[in-house]
Amino acid sequence: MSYLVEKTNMSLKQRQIVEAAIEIISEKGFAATSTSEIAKRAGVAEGTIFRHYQSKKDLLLSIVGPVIAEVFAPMAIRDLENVLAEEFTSFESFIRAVYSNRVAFAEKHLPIVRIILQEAPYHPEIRAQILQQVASSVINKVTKIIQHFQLTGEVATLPTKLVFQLIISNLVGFVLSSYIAFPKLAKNMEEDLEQTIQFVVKGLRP
Amino acid sequence: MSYLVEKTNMSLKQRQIVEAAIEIISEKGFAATSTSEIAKRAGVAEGTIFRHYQSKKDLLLSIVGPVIAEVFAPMAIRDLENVLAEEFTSFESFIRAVYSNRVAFAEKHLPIVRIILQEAPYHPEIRAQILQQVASSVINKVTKIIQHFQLTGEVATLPTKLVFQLIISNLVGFVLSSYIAFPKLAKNMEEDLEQTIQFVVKGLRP
DNA sequence: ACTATAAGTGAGTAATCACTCATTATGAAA
DNA sequence: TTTCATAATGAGTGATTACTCACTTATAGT
Repeated sequence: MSYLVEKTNMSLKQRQIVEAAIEIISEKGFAATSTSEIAKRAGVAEGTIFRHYQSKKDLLLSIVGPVIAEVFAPMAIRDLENVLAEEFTSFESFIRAVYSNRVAFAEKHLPIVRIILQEAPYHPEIRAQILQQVASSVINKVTKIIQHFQLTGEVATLPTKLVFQLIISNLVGFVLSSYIAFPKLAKNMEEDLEQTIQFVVKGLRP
Repeated sequence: MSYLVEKTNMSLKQRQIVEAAIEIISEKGFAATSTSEIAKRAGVAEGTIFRHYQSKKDLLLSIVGPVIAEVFAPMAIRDLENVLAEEFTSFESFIRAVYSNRVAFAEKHLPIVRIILQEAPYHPEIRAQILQQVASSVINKVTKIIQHFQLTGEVATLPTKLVFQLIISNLVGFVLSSYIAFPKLAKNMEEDLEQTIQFVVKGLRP
């Protein structure tokens, strides 16, 4: 929630700067976006941007950082192993919970998700933030969950890394094609999501 | 093959320009790459670039165009429907053929594939070229193939568009994570590819 | 050897870039 | 009302941008 906290701590002008920056950067890319254009759309003098952010890149990182943290937040909840037995009675219900939850999140923060996907290859700081989140909170939890469902016989005994890769790949693939690549073609998204979930579950069965 | 033909028709300096451009753009992105840097790495005067290309964007499109055409080439072969019965005895062999073929192609043209994936969102001309290729040669063929294997009972009767999306999503996901996102982590790629193929085939079964 | 066409050059262009800074406006505490 | 810190401004900075053009060099047909 640090994301919202930060936003409410911002002055009006600063919020306008951030919103304008998100809009333009998600449309044209970071390198092709000028600070003068951001200032113009925000209705603010260009110097105001540099009152709040040391550099253009600093503005980008401050936009992208909180969302990166929040993307992986659901995996960071404590005692997920215990929650497991109670909440997720099957691998399918686990995948369904993760997918619908993260799809909803991506939909809510679509422009910033776009920026993260586009800019990560060019900014080591962004990649480092992602890797840190994954390493610190996701890997252990997800590894345990996957191994749990491998023991119950619901998931094939593939390498954990590959199972993880397939789950993420199909999640990102769904978001990308439904919301970003062909947003207008996506009519019945709940149905597509449900069938994608069943595809993943079926494909991972032993 | 127009790609190679074009390359051999190029003068030495022009080839150097193209190679330098591919290197730098795939590393830093198109917008962050300057023509002066391209010229410097190519060992060429900056004006020489504009002898051969009307604009910086024209250079990008001339690099990206032939590869876009070639990516979808295997789907454009004539009478693929007839080849079907003879060559692809099962859906699995079809997927395996497509996947290993296109993964090898992506590996060969990795920097340009990277550029295409990164720049497509920002350049309508690139998207238009892709859509034209897909519309003109891929959709009909693949639709027929999918429907064929739905009749044989090897593929679930999901909407064709979704089946297509899942096949492409996992192919791109594999290439992305194996070659681009975590290239050094990818040790046993043939095995991962094989298991990805079986995941897709299994997941698409009725 | 002469000529014509194309390839290559690099200094020069106006425009734009991210960023600075002296100055002014604002708003709340005293 | 005075004081003071912070917010905001916008003209100005040198550097860099994509691109041009007058000129030189190389290639090739006659």
